[in-house]
Amino acid sequence: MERYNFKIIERKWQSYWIKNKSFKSLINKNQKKFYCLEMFPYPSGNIHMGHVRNYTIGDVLARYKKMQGFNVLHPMGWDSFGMPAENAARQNNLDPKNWTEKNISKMREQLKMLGLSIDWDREISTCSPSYYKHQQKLFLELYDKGLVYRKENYVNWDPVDKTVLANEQVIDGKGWRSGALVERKKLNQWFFNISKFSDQLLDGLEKLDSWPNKVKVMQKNWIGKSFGCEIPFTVEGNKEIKEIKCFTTRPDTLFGLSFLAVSIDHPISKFYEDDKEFINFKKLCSKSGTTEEALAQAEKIGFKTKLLAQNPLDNNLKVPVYFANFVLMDYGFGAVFGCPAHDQRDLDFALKYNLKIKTVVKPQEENENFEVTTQAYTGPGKLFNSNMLNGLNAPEEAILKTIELLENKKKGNKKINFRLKDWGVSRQRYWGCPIPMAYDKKGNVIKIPENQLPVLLPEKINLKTNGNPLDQQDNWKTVTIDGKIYKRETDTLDTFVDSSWYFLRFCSSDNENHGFDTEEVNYWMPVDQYIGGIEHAILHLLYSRFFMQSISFKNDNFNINEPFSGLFTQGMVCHETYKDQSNNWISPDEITTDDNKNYFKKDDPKEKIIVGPVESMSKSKRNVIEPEKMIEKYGADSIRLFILSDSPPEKDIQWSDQGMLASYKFVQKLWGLHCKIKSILDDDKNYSNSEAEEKITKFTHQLIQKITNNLEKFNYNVIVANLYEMYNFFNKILSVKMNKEVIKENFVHILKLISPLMPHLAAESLEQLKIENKNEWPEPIEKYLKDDNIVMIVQINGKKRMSINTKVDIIQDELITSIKNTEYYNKNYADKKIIKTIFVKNRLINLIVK
RNA sequence: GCCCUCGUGGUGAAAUUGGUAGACACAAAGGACUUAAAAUCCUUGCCGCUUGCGGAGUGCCAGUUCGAGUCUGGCCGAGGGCACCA
Repeated sequence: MERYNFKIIERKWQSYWIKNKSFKSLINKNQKKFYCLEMFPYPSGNIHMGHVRNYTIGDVLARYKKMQGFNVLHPMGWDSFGMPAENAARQNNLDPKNWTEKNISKMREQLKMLGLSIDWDREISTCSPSYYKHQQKLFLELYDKGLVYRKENYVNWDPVDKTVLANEQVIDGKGWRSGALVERKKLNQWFFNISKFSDQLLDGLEKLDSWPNKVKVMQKNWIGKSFGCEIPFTVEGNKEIKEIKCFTTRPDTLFGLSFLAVSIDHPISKFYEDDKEFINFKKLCSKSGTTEEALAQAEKIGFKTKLLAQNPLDNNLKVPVYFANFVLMDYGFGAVFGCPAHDQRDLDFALKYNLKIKTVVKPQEENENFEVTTQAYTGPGKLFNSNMLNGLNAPEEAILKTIELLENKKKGNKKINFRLKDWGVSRQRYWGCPIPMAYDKKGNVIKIPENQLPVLLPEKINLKTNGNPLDQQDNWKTVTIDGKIYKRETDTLDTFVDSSWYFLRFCSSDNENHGFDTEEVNYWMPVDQYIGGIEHAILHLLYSRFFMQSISFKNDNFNINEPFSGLFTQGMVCHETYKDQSNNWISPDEITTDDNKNYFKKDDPKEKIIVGPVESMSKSKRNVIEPEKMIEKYGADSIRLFILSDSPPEKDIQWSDQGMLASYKFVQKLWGLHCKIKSILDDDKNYSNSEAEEKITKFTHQLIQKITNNLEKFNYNVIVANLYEMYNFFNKILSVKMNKEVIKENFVHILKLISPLMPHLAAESLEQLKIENKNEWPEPIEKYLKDDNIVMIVQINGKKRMSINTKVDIIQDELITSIKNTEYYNKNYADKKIIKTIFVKNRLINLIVK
């Protein structure tokens, strides 16, 4: 048997596909399209196993859909702006552009080694002016629509990366990339008005049937819609402060009012700017706001003002007003009314400052002596101690009635609030898309005119300075518009902007005049299947959805509201972690094992290795397997097969050397099967064996059906198992001599089933068998899907007692007769009476006997 | 604290959606071939009695059903998301 030489064969087919532009896709309105997209990579240097998994899953789908006759768009590009380039450049005194381009060409070659069915003609790179010039135009378009604005705002300042972070980029009070504690800083920033579309973004989720529920729930929570009421509280104690507006979801508990609490950034704070005690209090708050400990403990502290707020439903009820650290300025109005009895947070505060606790909601079964002391009651019940509200059912009925009452008295309004905040997109960074804006001497904003776009990044600049490098480029900063001199905006756009519309660019990637061609976009969009990591569940996916909303806004030619009709989130690739005795991470390459499965350092066999938990592959933990090395050792088809086997694609997969080897061996075995069949076909003799021929045909068609179903459901790991079964079956039955044409016909089907997973081997085998490859997905033939004989399960009183091999579609009476003829039945149940029969056709029979 | 998801052999996992639990693979043990090793192939897989069969069995406890890994309720455990959101 000839050994499968993947090195030669894989290279041969890869260059064949490239040369023949086998995966080039052109708009064709007579053909159904399928847009298959995997999240594009950041060009960090080398592809990693996560990419292999992501792109293999996508490639299987793209190839399958193409074989099914779809016009498949399957492009690839580079998310190539961002801080790693800038950091690497800073550290090694390089140019970010060169660094990025080098990485791209390296990774492009590595991706090509995987044999992906990519239309490389559509390749894009977000750091290229030919991409970001369109992004600048888009920015101005959104600006004209009023969806972009500038405001001074507290920002999350990352002191290590020296940049502003979006709320989503702050994790546990730390920068998502640097891990540094985030500080509060006031800066002028550009914002996208994403919150304008809160409702659409929320409602749109309902229609995304092919999205994982998990992602939809996460986005829903992130948008955070809540229904309630705004109440302006009349305030006395300072002539200049007439009222303080609060938002509440529980207006029904208004008679439990005990205090008002406002944020330290609330507009009324300006009246306390000179108050030393208030200044100290503010300091205390900002301290506790940034330390991790305080975030966890979250002790509630307040600063009492001399103001008194009036209960709008009872003018005689007056309560103190506090500044409090737990009130956020950027939610609602930055002010809340405290009802300690029915809100745990308010209760904690009331207990600390000895404030009144008045219970106004009691559970249905309690009487009017019910009283809250240390545990707030937030459940349903009846209102009491509440004057005209007494007897109402809390929460729903009471809330609606109270709002009605307040509206009638003009003391409040129904209000819906969202947690979603506008997206701050300014970054004080060099390696990003320049914001196409400028300022005159007074600081007034002016757009860079379209004929002066793109605003190119200056090249060859010094990055070894603190702060924003662009701010120090005096030449670059100065711009002449209509003969007048302006200063450019020196901030660049958050890189999440780059990835919010790249899928549109792919539809017409070479269009120089427009970011996307409307006709092309209307044909290809939406993306039918988007595939990527769960880590983008909120940020990238929500921003992309916002972009579609904002492009559609006031635009009759574009009404794609959802970019991705299908979403699949694949799991991570994991590996065991290793440490040496001095607690240093050790790479799997540096380890050997002895007979007792103990691990040792390769270059110091005395040093025992401590095996740690299985974690997702990361450079920092050094538990990384390099895809390129694996491809060189085992070939692309083997690594594709392994990455699909073992675990369902949505779950994490654990890298295993044995598993990788097993996949490699299976590829070799398949080739062995090919060789065996080729030699049968090349033989002059032919045979006939109708039983075996029928068997092989039935098996094949049933397999077509199974694999097709499993492809539709992303059960790729099961497909691998199906193929193992196929090999076992074929290998066995081929020892029987039968008609050559039957073998050939069925094996061609098999090769087509294999080709989305192992495209090189399938292509080579088809060629060697001299099959004209029409690249069509096989259709199962109905008559072969049924077996003549079937195993019926016989249960007696609900327990499996035997199985009977019988003809298919046997009817109940016939089956019972043959059961009664069995030795087993006569031995054990001859004297029993059948009182009930449950018969499931072609599956089982359950006899209830007495 | 709130929300979501998941608990099946030594391991990764299958299970036509309520109908043979453990397909397929990894690992292990035993065997075959071999001078030997590698490779390859076969067998075994929890508890009983010798094969065959019987029994228990899908985190735990109940329920619905002729029949539950699958449905319902409660509990336990793991993972993930959000976190002073008023």
